[in-house]
Amino acid sequence: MFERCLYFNLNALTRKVNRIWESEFRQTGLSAPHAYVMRLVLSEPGISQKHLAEELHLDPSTVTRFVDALAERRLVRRDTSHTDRRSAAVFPTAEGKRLQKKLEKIGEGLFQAMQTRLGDKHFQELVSALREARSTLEKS
Amino acid sequence: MFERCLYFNLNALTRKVNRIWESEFRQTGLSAPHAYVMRLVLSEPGISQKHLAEELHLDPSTVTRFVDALAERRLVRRDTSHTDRRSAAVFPTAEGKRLQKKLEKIGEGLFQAMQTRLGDKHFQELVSALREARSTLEKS
DNA sequence: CCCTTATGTTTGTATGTACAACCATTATTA
DNA sequence: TAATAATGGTTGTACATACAAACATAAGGG
Repeated sequence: MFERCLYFNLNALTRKVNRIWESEFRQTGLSAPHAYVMRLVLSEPGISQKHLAEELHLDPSTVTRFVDALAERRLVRRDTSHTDRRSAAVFPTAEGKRLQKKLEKIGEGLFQAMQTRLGDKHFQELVSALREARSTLEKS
Repeated sequence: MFERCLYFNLNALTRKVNRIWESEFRQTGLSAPHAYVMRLVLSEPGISQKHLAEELHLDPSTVTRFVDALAERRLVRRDTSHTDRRSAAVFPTAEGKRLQKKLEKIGEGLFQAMQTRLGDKHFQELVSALREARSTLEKS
């Protein structure tokens, strides 16, 4: 009934893709969203939560909670920025750094698995279309 | 950092689209997911929850809860099917039926708004790509 | 330098959704 | 037909996520 519906098709695919991602990242002990925060912290140690929220398109309160969870597990630590004491700088711990290789490998594996399963061209066009749609909806 | 990532782009766009849908359907007093269940019940009175779950690609337990919520608001009622007493048949109430026009109008409005904003061709290709990706991932 | 406003973070709370375990009923098979 | 398996639904629980309100600090204007 909703074959032509953007909302329906987006959500249905997202749930399915999320299950795949979830199951791959489970071997790191992290959920997929936590893994993505971790990857970003690893790639930019000292990043602020505001910046994390912007890059990930998440609400700042959500980022607070994700960072809380990672800090709880001693994978990151928070430091108040010395240039602006409102701002939290998030750093990977040594234990966090030890995850980096595995996280990137899983990410790369998923990228290639999707490329293969969906077909190189389809895959790339889908991702571009998603990015473009978001950027269009962000304007206006 | 995740520009080429299916998971990231899918989730980011979904959150954005969901906010748009949410805000449009709010005038009916229903969340977008509840509105979609309602639309399906209206289009197929007596539909079973199993069938609802299948069509919407939702877990049966999720459907239980959505139908609970709609029943609470007297928009639908549950009847045990007479051919299989395990199965629940879901019917719109009179009050539920009164929502139909508005629901369809909002759905149609969103369809056209998206078509316009994203461009006719882009829109159609995106929706097709989403549907095809899901169907590909469902096999294998 | 105070007062107001802006900004980054956190907390309270609410919703969507899944999974696993369970219950009730129906179907199957020994 | 009694025992077992399959099926539809529900409940317990957990997580992702948002929004609004609060809080702390910083910036700017009198």
